[in-house]
Amino acid sequence: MKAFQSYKNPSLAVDLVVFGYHNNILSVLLLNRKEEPFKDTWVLPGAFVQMEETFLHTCCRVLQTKLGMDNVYLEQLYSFDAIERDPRGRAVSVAYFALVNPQKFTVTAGQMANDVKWFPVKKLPVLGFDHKEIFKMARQRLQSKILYAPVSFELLDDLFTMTELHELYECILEVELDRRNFRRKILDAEYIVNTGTKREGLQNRHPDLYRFNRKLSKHHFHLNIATN
Amino acid sequence: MKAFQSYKNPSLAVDLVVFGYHNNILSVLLLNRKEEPFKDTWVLPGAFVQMEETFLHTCCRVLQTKLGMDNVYLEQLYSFDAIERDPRGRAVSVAYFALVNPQKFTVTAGQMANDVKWFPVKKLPVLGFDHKEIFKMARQRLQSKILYAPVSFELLDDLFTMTELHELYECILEVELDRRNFRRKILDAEYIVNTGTKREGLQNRHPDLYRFNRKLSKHHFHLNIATN
DNA sequence: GCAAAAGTGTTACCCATACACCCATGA
DNA sequence: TCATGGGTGTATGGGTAACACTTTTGC
Repeated sequence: MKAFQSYKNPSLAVDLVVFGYHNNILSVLLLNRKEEPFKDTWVLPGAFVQMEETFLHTCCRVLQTKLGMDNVYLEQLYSFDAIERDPRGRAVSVAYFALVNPQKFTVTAGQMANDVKWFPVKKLPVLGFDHKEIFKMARQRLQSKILYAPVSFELLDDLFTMTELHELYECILEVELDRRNFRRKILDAEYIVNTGTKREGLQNRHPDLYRFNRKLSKHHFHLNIATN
Repeated sequence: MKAFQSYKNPSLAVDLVVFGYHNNILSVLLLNRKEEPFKDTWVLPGAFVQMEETFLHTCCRVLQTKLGMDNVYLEQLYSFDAIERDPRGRAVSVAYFALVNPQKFTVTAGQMANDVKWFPVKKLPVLGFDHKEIFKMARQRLQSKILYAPVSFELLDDLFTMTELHELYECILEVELDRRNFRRKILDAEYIVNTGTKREGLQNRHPDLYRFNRKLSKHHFHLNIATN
């Protein structure tokens, strides 16, 4: 057995679709490029995969050094391979999506970028490379994933009200959901736990605070959402 | 803007999980390796991605040259990146799965392999590399995909009976499904079309022959299968 | 007390399930 | 005419959607 020759291989990069949610708005984190190609254009954060690191490691490197984030939910999305997707040469990109609570981090532009900013998914600028396509797929994946897997809490504070969770689902799915039926479904699924405490300081009745049920029974949870 | 330097990049390969179905048995196509590493061991068919080709192109190359197949259903599965997955050095693999009607092709071992064979998914040999892991994920993906997308017909002849389709679903999902309820669901979904012809030459009543509905209405089809 | 939001309960209906029954064919 | 598999129909019940009502808070 011989080791691999120094065959030429496509460049291998990781690109991240980082979702954040705040004030009833779903946003994505974008970088403004400092260099060609796509100078001064917004793109998804990313980096080349080093010889000795896994994709997840590359993701964390990007999150830490470029965005100052750590300990976020990450999931592989898809690998993009169009021949001409990068004008510098053949480059394959493995896309990941991340779910973040933007409250927990303050993003600042690293050396490589002019700027880093949250953009509401409804008001995206033109994106460089094929990043629009990557974003679209990530958005779809999030919409379906939230129906059968407990990922939504990654976007919220540790404690949250039923209304906040409800609004999050409506925002991501882009549909109206009956408040009371939503509540029952979520509770029946043992998705979340009532902490007994209440959120104070607001007008009106103080809502119960919930926390996600870490030891969620594995029995296939599926939110049977009516798309009205 | 400068082109990519000759940085060293991980090797990039495509591996294929080719599913075939016949006689109520779901099988996977495996190669027996002629060389180290994993000499004389069964593995998934695959190839390295050339600089100027897309993943799909690599897939087709493998299917044609190594297996003598063309025009099969292909879908990207996942990218595998464990550092030590290939003893020859760092190699990333983009896995695809394929759905094939084995009746349509006769597989013969190419130059690179000792042998090529269909293995029932219930009787798999030990697999080289991390191919067991890849296979498992493909199997799961097929199980879920068949519930919400019209892919099952890729495994059948153009014309088929309701019973044949029914048995296919039971085989893939590994559950028993009520014959009559299955029929109604499939028909309500306008999933298939009755051709008006019947399969003859059998004992008993001659069953209707169906064909898949190519112009399947896009309205989100979902087979609500009871897992009893 | 009023408005607004949050918590709880109820009804009606749809649809999936679990069946029974009839039909066609070969032996 | 009998056994076997294939086609068609139906009743029941569980669960979802669409509701109304009560409770709590700030002003």
